Amino acid sequence: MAVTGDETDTDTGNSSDLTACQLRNTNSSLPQEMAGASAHSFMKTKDTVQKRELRLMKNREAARECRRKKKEYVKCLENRVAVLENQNKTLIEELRALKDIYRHKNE
DNA sequence: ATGCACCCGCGTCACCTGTA
DNA sequence: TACAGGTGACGCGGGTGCAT
Repeated sequence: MAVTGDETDTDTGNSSDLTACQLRNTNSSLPQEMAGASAHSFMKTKDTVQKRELRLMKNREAARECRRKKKEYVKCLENRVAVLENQNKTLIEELRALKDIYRHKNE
């Protein structure tokens, strides 16, 4: 919530344009940056951009892993459904056979 | 060949939850 | 309480099958 707000304030909306592209630009225009703004604020910006990129990279991988796990989970469920359907079929046949036996006994 | 609907995987954002 | 990781939701681009 507030936590993510802190991240997302810098991540989304206004600063969503601060991507690798901008990092590249700042790198190429280092001398002007130094002259214009303080070295401290420049480093801060650079650090912010790097942090964002790191977070995006981690989240990218997390999403990939999450999807992989989800697919695996769904496959597991489908297998289980198949097994249970087979069991059900077997039990229905067994029940039918037992009913037959019972009927013949009483005839 | 082309337009279209559908599916799939991806990247990103926003949010939630567990942990130090 | 700040932070990291997991995940649902969304939009996008590419692939595929199908009708025209």
